[in-house]
Amino acid sequence: MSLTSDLIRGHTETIILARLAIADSYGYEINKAIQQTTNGEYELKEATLYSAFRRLESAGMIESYWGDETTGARRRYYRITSLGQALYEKNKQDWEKTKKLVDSLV
Amino acid sequence: MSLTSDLIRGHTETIILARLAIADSYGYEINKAIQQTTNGEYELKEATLYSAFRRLESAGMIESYWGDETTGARRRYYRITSLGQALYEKNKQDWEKTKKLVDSLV
DNA sequence: AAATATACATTGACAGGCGATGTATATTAG
DNA sequence: CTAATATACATCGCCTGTCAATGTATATTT
Repeated sequence: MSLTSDLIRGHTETIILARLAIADSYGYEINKAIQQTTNGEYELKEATLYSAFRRLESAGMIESYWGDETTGARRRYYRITSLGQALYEKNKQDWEKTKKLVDSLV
Repeated sequence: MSLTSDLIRGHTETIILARLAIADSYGYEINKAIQQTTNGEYELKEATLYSAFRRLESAGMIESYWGDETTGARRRYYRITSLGQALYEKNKQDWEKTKKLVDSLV
């Protein structure tokens, strides 16, 4: 059980939504941003990241569109929906509750 | 993704170790204590609790012995080992790190 | 010309959580 | 006195999120 697995599990979607709440973005950029923010202490594995995108899009929390890059690899951009925004707020509240709950138990 | 699943996932063992760090105890009592501490907001599912006991005992983090009740259902008591104590301290540190990490990302 | 960075994507395995189910004893309510 | 509830432990099999491995394609750097 490493810090970067079970303890973060359940936050993947919220972390992604948090980035998209700031601005539309794409997988690679989101992951780089996470690495920078955490000084390299954390990163999403690609498989984890892209499967989270699938889940969130299927659930209507985000929408995607292809970027119009004329050079470099193509990018699939994601945009948060109003449903996604609501989920994000809910998840942040749940995180606050979780912190108190776990703090009281460990 | 409910508050009582993925967000707590990864804390099950630490929660159990926390109780055993106070005193030897058994499954049912540990779970009741958790419910009381959290005012009924959280409880371990039995399957989760007992499979965690198995894991922890296999890993040498806890040891078990049968209680000597002369009445009522039999109880299997658990005792934390020094290895388990060390893991508990480690997990608490990881939790502090996790809080900061997640707080910076969501 | 080779290595590295950017960028997306799928497959299959693994592990923890948990619903369902089963066993057994003791106490409480009607 | 008997049915319901509480105490107490245990296992099976499914579900879901994570992730290693692998693959595709383009651009830049060495």
